[in-house]
Parts: sequence; structure tokens; C-alpha cells
Amino acid sequence: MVSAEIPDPDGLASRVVSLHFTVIIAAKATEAKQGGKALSESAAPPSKADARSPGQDAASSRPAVRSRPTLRTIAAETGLAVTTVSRALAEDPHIKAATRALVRAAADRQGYVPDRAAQRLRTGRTRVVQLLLNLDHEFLGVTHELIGGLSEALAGTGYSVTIFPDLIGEDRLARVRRIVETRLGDGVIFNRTEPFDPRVRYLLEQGFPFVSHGRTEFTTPHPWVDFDNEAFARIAVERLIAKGRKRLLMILPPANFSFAQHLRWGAVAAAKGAGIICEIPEAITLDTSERETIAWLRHRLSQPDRPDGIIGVGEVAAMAALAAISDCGLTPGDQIDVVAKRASAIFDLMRPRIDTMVEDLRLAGRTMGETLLRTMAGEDVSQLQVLHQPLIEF
Amino acid sequence: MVSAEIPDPDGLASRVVSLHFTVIIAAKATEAKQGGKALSESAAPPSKADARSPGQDAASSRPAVRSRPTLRTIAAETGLAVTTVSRALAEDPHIKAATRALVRAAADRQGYVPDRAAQRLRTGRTRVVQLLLNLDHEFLGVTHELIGGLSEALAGTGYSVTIFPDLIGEDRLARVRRIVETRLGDGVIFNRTEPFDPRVRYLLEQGFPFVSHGRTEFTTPHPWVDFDNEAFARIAVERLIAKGRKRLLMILPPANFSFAQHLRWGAVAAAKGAGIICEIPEAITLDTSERETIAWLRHRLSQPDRPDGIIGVGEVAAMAALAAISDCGLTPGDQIDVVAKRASAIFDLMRPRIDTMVEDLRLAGRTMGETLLRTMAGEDVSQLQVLHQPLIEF
DNA sequence: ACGCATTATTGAAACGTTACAAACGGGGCT
DNA sequence: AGCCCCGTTTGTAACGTTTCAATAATGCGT
Repeated sequence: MVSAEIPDPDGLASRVVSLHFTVIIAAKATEAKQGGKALSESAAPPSKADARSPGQDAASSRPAVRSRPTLRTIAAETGLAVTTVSRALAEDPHIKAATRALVRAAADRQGYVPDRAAQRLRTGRTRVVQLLLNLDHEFLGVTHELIGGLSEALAGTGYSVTIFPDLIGEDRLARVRRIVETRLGDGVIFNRTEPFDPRVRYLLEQGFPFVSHGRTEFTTPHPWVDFDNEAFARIAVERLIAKGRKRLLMILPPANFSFAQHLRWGAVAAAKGAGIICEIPEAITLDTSERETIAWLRHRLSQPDRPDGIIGVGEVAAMAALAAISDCGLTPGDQIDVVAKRASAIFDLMRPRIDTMVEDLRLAGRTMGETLLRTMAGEDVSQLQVLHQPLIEF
Repeated sequence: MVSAEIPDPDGLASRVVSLHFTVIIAAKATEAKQGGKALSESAAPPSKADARSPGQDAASSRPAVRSRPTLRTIAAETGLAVTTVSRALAEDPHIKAATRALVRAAADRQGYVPDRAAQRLRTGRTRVVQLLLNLDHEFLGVTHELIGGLSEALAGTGYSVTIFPDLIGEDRLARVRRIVETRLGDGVIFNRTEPFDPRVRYLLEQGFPFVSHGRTEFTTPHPWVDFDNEAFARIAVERLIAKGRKRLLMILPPANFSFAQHLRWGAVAAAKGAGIICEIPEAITLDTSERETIAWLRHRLSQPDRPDGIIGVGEVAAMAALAAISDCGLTPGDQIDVVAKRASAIFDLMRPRIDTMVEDLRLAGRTMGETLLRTMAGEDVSQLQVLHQPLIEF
């Protein structure tokens, strides 16, 4: 067991990391000594402009980062002032078009890329979007799809996505506050929103750009992207009723999340309208472990008044239901039916096939990214809220 | 359809983002005007030290970020020089212990957090780990688990994880080069490593810290974390043989990835040793769409010389196999068996249950993070390579 | 030619931090 | 007493950018 300590200037508790090795393979110990010679196909020759500090690669433990082109090197090459170069690259109309072109050419030739740290220090803007992610509970593809969509929306804008772990048991507001107070990003995106989510309230107060995945019940409008879980639940109930099912069952997310409410409303309303009931167990939620969920369902399905229709809110729930159904010797489509919400192609791989509705999380991620960009651009999006409808597949 | 444009000073192609709304709900338009009054439970009172720029919140479109405590404010409060404060907070032994304590106290009182941008500008270190992620192909939990493990390893170290999208069809080396050249991070982590991965070669040349998920065949050692796919394949073959299976089938990842080779070696060697064959189709890989894979498998399973044992390299492959088996009227455990590699709890939810081995991707992520930290700390980890063994569950 | 209003460019300062070299004070030694 | 040296502390400069105010260059009318 080896350990390494990393300095922690943030004032957070430092900790010692340790490696548990299963096997260590020692490869042939060829000395890996190479000069800092960059591959020649790289960017462009550093130009004859007088780059300072020609070489100091000997002592420095950090690799000799071949001094990057900067505004100054461009200024030197073009004979202009640094200020002019800066403004030219920003396409400032105060700068003559010809000059702008000249500067741009020089910048391209040198392979100039602005230094993020310097920009950030000067302007206070980070060009970072913080994505709060629950790293414990989300299952299957949601993280992947959310990030994928977000990245799509941000591609080419200069913004990058940073993952901000949102562990359970932690104060979720504190996480957001840290981002705002220490300016860790220009905007925040998070999910698992609550009806009176303190994060939303705080971010609104601070005027800090954000988009939540899920609505709140604040009267103050704020940007959000949500899936119409109420519609999903309603349609699912109707579908099961159409199949002649009368005793429905649905497992909800933990009650503190907004979408748990929506699901409940949708299902209860639809069931009541048809004069049947939709059972919603208290003891168990979507965050309950698979093992427990299956055990509970097995028990429930072996009772005389067992449900004959199950609404799977998400893939794991649906699969758990199918497993329990199978374990009880029942057959979906025969004595019981399952309608599920899906976010990936996983049910294409499941047998028997069941009715599903799609929640396109990649689209959600993309929309959140786009909405956040607009919010950060200063657009008034307090009225801008996007509700995605379930895509019905039966 | 609405559109917004974001300035793009990076010189990358700018693009217009567009929003496709499914439904727009207009919430009640309560004016969301609040003062920048921060919640009082926040960090700490800003101290009586002379913070410059008392207020300029009127005109600025950006929210009035209540001027943060800085080294200077601490210096003012303690009557020390900025330099001293800086070194004291860095626990520099040149600074008297009493002074250090004094400074630390003042820093805590003011709620000081060092400005990342300034540190970064000055030191050239970003405190960011770039995680290259293929956002198209990875399936199910791998992204999630990898990020989760990585975050665990980095928690409390001051490093944060930034997602660097690694889209298919793009020049993967170019992505890494961009990170290094524009210093987007202090280290890189990536997966889907190739036997002679140009990224590894480049990063070694540059002396840039990285850890790859997967080995290479370079003679120069470099840090990597890998799963022993060869062992997995061997054990899977042996398991199927033990069940009396004689005609095995395994679908490989695209041939250019290292782990495709390892899987092949392991399976072929084990099969040859037992005098049977392990079929590896050319036409189809793990990156083939589920639909196509199932179709192919259905076709294959309906031929007279059909395989009687399938090795599922990953959850999707195994589920596709199970689906095809079911579609062909076969029963796992009866005429055919499946052994799969799993990375999530998903097979606990599958019926019938099959034999699986676990590739702990969260552990992989964690180990990669820890290894990267050590690499960045300057430790010579050129010899440090971690091979995780499959956890056998049968 | 002159002044005046634009237009185009520039210098200096600043963002918050760290690195370097220099200064300070005091004690121990000769 | 004088000297040197060590343990502490400090001033200055720099990282690369943007912004403000000020300057230089042009055009125009009179």
C-alpha cells in the first residue's frame, strides 16, 4: 500500500489517498528519456518574433512547456500594441478591419490560443459549466446521456463541463453555494430537484445562472427543463387499463423530489377517473436497492390481491418488476403487464418486450445546455421552461 | 425556435445553438428582483479590513459578487505582507509557526478561498483533470462508474474533473494535444486504449501526466489501469467448457482496441487448450448497434452448427445474446449457456440469471485517479501499472 | 491652414497569486 | 564591540489578459 499526499489550499480536509493493487506488472524498464522535442507537425513554427526565455528546461521538474504564443508575441510580430491585438481578436469595431485581419493572420500563424486562466482572472468569468451529479444513485445511462447532451450543446462555445460530485447525505445547498461563492463556474446544472429546492431559491437570490432538471413550486419563475412525468404516469395508467388491468402498482422516487409528486398526480388522477386504484407503496422508493425492491415485489406479488399492472418508473424499476414477476412464476402479457419509462435502448434487449415510453435524457441534457447558454448570455429566461413529452412506443 | 450566440474567443468555430421546444409553460411572472443580500449563515462577516470597491453593483449586468477575501485583505487584517500571508497559508517552514497560526485564523475568519484563476495563471497548474469520454458508444453504467470512482479519488484534493468529449470520427490525438498545448488540465485520463495508441506516445514525449484505461504494447512503460480481460476470457471459456459446452462464441470490441486483443488471446488459448473452438465473428463488434447484433445472433443461432456457449463481453452483449437466444426459442442453461462480464448490478435484475464476472469500473476510476495524483505529484510511476482481476461470481 | 470631431491606436493599471532576491533584526561567536 | 549568519519577513516583478482613459492619426468643413 502506497500513499501520496496532495496539498489542499482550498482549506478542505486533506486526505491521504491509497492504492490497492491487485497485480503489479513490471514492464521492461526502458529508460523513458525523451527531449521536449515537440512533434514537427504541431501547430506552427513559433515565428521569428522574440519569444522570451529561450530555454530553461534543465532544472524545472515540470516539463518544458514550449512558451506559448501570447498577445505579446503577436503584438511583437505585427508591431502593434497588446491592447490593439486583444481588441482585434475580440472583433472590436473600433479596430480597423484591415488591422483585425492582420492580427488574426498573425494569431493563426503562431497558433495562438488565449490563456484561460488570464482571461478568467481578468474578467471573472470561468467558461465552465458545473454539472452537479449524484454519483451514488443514478443508474444506468442517465449520467452518460445527460453529459452527452450537455456536451453537444456546449461544443464549440468554449465552455467546458466540470463534474461536481453531489454525494448523498451532503448538504446540497452547500455544494451550490460553494460554486457561486468561489466562482467555480459561470453556471450550474443539477437534477433531482425538489418542490421548494433551496438551491433554486439561493441561485435566484444570487442571480447566478442555472438550469434545473425538474420543476419547482416557487412562484418566481426560473429556467428549467423537465420531463412530463405526470403525462407519463397518466398514459401508463390508461394503457394498463386498456389492457384490462385493474390493480395497478407504481413505485415512486423519494417523496422529496418534484417528479415524485408529478408521477403521483398523474397516476392517481388517471386511476380515479377510471374508478380503479393505483397502489403506491410507502416502504420502498426508486432509490431502494435492487435486491430489496425485488424482495418486496416478490412478496407483494404472492399476495392474493396482487397487482396486475405495474408502472416502471425507469429502467431499473421495470427490470426489477420483471424479475419479481418471473420469480413468482407469472408471465408479463398474461396475468400481468408492465409499462415502463426508458431512457436507453435497454428494453430492446429485454425479453419479453414490454410497452415503454421514452424519456430522452440526451435531449434533456442538450436542452439544459442550450438554456443555460442563453441564461448566461444575459437573456431573460425567467420565463423559459421546457417540458419534454414522453415518446410513446406502443 | 430561438437562438443565441455565444462569443468564442478561442478561435474555434462559433455556432448558433437552437432550442427545440416541446411545450413551453409560462409560469406566473412574479418579478424576481432581490438584492444581492447573501444569506447570513454564510462563511463569515467580511471583517472590518478595508476591502476596496465597496459597491458597484448598479450598472454591471453580472451579479455583484461581494468582493471576495484575498491575500491582501488578510495581509491588511494581520498587518503582514502579502507574501508572508501566501507562504504562511502554504505552511512554508520559513514562516514562524505563530505567524502561520495567526494567518490561518484570519483566513478562516474572512472565509478566504484562494482564487483558482490567479493561482493557475501564476503557477501554470490548473488543478483540473481532463477525462476524455466517448459520448457516443459507451453504454449503461460505464461513464457513471468511471466518473464516480474518479471523483472519489479526487475528493478533497482540490482537483476537479472536467469532461472532454471524445466524439467518434474525431482525431483522438488532436484532442489530447489540445489539452496539453493549451494546458487545459494537469493530467489526462482516457479509455479505449489502442496497442500503439498515439496519445500514449505523445503524452510520454511531452512528459504530460496521464493514466490510460487499458494497456499498450509500447516498450516504454507508462501508468495504466486495466482489467484482466485475458483472464476473464479464459475463465469464461473454462466455465462454459465445465458446463459441457463445445462451440463457443464471443463478440469482440473493435479490433483496434487493446482489450480486444486480450480477450482474443485469452479465449483462443483456453479453447485451444481444451481442443474446442471459440468463434469470433468478424462482421460484428461490441460497437455494433443492438438491433444489428441481435439480428446477427438470431441468424447465427438458427444455423445447424450454432454455438452452445456465448461469452458476453459486457452487459449489452450479454443481454443481446440472451434476447437472441430467447427469440430463437432456446433457454439459457438448457441448450446453451452465457457467461458475461458485468459492471453494474443489472444482471441481478435479469431472468434467467447467468454466470457473471465483475469488472469494477468504479474501482478502476478510483485507481486511475489515485495513480494520476501520484503521477502529477512527480512520483515516478512509469513502472506503476495496475491490473484488476475479474471478480468471479459463480 | 486651422480647429474639431471622429476614428484608430496605445499605455498603464489591474485581476490575485507566487517566486526571487533582498532586507531586517537579533543572537552567538570571536 | 564588531562581525557574521541564521531565522523571518518583505518588496518587487511577473503570469496573460481586459479595461479605462488618453493619445495619435485621419477626415472634414470652413
